[in-house]
Amino acid sequence: MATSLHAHVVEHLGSRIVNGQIPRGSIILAAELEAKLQVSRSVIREAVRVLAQCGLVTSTKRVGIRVLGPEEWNPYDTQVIRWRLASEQRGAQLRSLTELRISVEPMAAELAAEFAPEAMRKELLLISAQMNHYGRQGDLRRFLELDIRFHCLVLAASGNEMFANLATPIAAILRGRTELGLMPERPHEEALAWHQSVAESISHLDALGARRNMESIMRRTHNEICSLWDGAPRVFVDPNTKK
Amino acid sequence: MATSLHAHVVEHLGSRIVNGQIPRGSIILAAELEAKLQVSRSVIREAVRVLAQCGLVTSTKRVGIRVLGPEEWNPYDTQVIRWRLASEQRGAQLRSLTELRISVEPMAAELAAEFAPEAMRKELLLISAQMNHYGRQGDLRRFLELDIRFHCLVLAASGNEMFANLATPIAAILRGRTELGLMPERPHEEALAWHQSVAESISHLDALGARRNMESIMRRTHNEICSLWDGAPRVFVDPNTKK
DNA sequence: TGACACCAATCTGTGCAGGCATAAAAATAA
DNA sequence: TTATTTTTATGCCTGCACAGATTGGTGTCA
Repeated sequence: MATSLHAHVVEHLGSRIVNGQIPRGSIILAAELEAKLQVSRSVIREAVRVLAQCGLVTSTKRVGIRVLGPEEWNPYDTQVIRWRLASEQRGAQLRSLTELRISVEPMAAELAAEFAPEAMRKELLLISAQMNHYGRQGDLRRFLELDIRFHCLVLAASGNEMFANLATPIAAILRGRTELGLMPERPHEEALAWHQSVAESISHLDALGARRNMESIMRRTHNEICSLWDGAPRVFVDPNTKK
Repeated sequence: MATSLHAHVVEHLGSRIVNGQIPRGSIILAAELEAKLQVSRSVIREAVRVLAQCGLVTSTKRVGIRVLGPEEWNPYDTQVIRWRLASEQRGAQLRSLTELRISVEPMAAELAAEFAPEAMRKELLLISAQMNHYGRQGDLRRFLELDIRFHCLVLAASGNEMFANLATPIAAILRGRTELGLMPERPHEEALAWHQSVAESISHLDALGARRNMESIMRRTHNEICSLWDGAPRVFVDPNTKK
């Protein structure tokens, strides 16, 4: 048993709700769970509290534990993202995250050029140099890890904690992209050059240049992976009716 | 007692941790809480689970409940945002959210122009017309509510659930701005025109126009409220050392 | 003497079982 | 329809046993 009991219950219920095995509107009784999962009430209750925090369920007296629909799920919760990536909503989740990346990273580069501490600027230069090296060599494994470090570092160097916090899901996207074989055999020269230009612009406090070059990276990234989700339907929730 | 017991404990501890009354690294014992807050273990434990989910604490055997630092807090959790807005980090929180808005809303407008359902396009036109009306009249209360509906609807019309989910904190920003008297007596003509242009561009499926006009709104918005946080220090967390 | 590995005591969260209180849905009566 | 009672599942409390991490002591060896 790797982790705690209640974490298992969270995982069990959360993954099933997100992938649709337990549809929206279902009513679960704590007593049923107690019997089915062979755990005590306290474990169930703590798990339900956590799931309620992610917006997956609500628990009300006399009715039980009601499963909520996707509009209520917290799309920034790391567990919810993980579960969605492992479900049929994988495409929609990748699209949302990528669109968010495309929006945020150019701004992050701009802010990094303005505010990043010296050490981070230097590290970005170093990483981009290594990306050039291993990229030209065709060492995709090393390149991937450097790519992840690069983008996460730009996000952190923006000094915006909301940006920095996107590091984990963005790393997941980048890993997924190479695992799925969506990367070319060796990175394009342009892409290498853009990464280096971003690092140099940030080093030279050139906010506009940093933004422009990051935008170029984002455009190419988008083109490379948007095929993953052409099927996935978009979800429109009218904010008036929601609450 | 308005809400549930454990929600009170979450509120009590969460607000105190975020505003610094309980500093990073503090060790809290469940038994102490039980005595101090006069609630039972089960309540404490469920509250701690929720707080752990937000990244405010970790709970380990033999040591107790350890309070974590701001790098660990989930900056997208609505409660964390609320607590931060009510604390001395208010400026930093406003800045983060505004930078995120500036990044996201132009893209949201672009996507809305491409994908929004007809009903939402029409409603945007309606709202922008009403904004013109009440704006010119100087009815700031009505204007504020329309402004909120407008921006939240654009986010929803993007069909990106991560964008749509930013509605609540963005509404909080907009409300805060007028409550603090940062709005001019009556909205600028330019701002009214830009909102209308966004709505029209989206109606005409003009993605680029929607983006450009929304960018104009964002630029002005930023200039109007960036004075709120010139003091607040940026936080840079090296992603390598974090974990 | 001092460094290091090993073991036992202790402390605190984790999980279990069962009890009563309470709120809200459903059934019943007016 | 409206008001009242009944039903029932969660909310909350408590006592107990267990697991695992820290701490300190013990013994061995250099």
